[in-house]
Amino acid sequence: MNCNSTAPHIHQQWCDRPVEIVAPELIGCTLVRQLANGDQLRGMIVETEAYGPDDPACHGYRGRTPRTEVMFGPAGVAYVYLIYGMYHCFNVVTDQENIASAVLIRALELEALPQWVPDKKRKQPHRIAAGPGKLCQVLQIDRTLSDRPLIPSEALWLEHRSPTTQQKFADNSWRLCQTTRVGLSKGVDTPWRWYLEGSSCISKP
DNA sequence: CTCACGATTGGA
DNA sequence: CCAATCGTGAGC
Repeated sequence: MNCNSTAPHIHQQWCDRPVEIVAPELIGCTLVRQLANGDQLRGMIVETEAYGPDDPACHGYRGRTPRTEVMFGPAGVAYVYLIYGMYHCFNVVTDQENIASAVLIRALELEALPQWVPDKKRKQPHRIAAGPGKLCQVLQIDRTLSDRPLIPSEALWLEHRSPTTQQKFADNSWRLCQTTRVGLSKGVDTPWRWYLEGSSCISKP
């Protein structure tokens, strides 16, 4: 029996706002992965990036394609894609239908280390989900989860900041940093990356 | 059909 | 610095 309280889950309506508003507010929220074998993996979001309409770095910028169709759909849905032929990236679709936008989740602080993590990676346990490809690896997120609504009856969903976390932002003991985005060739000057200041779990400190 | 490339990562 | 590795999407 787990007696820890869990925050309410995030609804479509909360995600149905401009991506640059949702992205910083997702910091401190929890991403939950329910595996078929019953295991549940949980991590607090500590780094995000926004991708929106009129943004040349956004996959949806040049119009609808089979892969990016989901970005044009309703908010609160997962957009997962394969990058460099070997890693997946997980995004939360935002804003109204027909507006291509999503928040890339770039790093998590895991609540607990999964048992199956190889010894090699246990040397730096806080770095296991520090990066968009790495967090998808550890949470076993791939494209089969793309286009799925992020609700608790599915394999993947989001929970709001806990009261404790909310208080840390409120009293300024936790703060957000805002910078330009990582790894792009277009839209390099748009300051749409946010991370939890001082976190040891972000992808690029 | 062909082909250049990528919202990455780990290792030399 | 560089290779790994393959789906995507643009061009022909």
